[in-house]
Amino acid sequence: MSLCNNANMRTLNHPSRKSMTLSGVLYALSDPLRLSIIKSLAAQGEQPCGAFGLSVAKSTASHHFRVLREAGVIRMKPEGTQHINSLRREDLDSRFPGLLDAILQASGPV
Amino acid sequence: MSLCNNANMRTLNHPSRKSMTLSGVLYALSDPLRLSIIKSLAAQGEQPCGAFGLSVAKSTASHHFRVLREAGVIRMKPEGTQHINSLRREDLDSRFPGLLDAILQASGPV
DNA sequence: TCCTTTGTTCGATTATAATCGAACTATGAG
DNA sequence: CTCATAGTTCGATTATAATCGAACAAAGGA
Repeated sequence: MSLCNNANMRTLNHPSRKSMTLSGVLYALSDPLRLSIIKSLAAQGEQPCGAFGLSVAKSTASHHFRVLREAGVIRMKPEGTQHINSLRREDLDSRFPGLLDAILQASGPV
Repeated sequence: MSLCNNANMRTLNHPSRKSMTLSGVLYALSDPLRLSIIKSLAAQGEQPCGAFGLSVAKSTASHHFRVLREAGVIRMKPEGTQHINSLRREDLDSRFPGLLDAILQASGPV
């Protein structure tokens, strides 16, 4: 029972601009590992999950990418066998002006 | 044993500017109730804990004020029987320029 | 001195989140 | 088709955090 639940991987659920919440974004970025991911994305541009050199299990990394995606911070685009991640800069800037820049600046150099 | 542990209430531990962390601040502000507290402080200026009309138990409210204080977001000053809370605006602006303003703006009108 | 007000601390409970390994899925290469 | 790659999902475990009531503490008023 319940293989294949409805909100499954097939459709990679990204929130719309409007349904992003400030609390959700702040929470997503309050984790040092997730913050390091978005710093890297901001500095190097889009990258697949494997390119971050995260020192946690694959399943843990997958969890963190999901938190970022579901908060609206990143976009994940399937490309061949991998998922390309990118910052949702315009959406974030439009919904929460100045927030991403302030956080990136506060997070220091990569 | 262990009444009166050392980091006790007597000295209301506020982190120095330098020992504030971005993750800590983001985490503290990622909770809707705590966000509402700092919105109110930003809008009305300093206020005692009781003035926020929080709909949680006293002990829970006390917990949230502590999280904000220990992250460096607010200052708590004993004054008679109450504690006056204020935003640590200058410290935040100096350590994380633009962050507080971006968050307050994003959090909408009070 | 006793009482009220304001908030803290303690201990327990419940709820969320992080983490991992194992099994799985999808894609593309050989 | 078979295999390797890249990542997801599941289930379990552990760690953090939120919440409450009860007991406590400090300050000040009656």
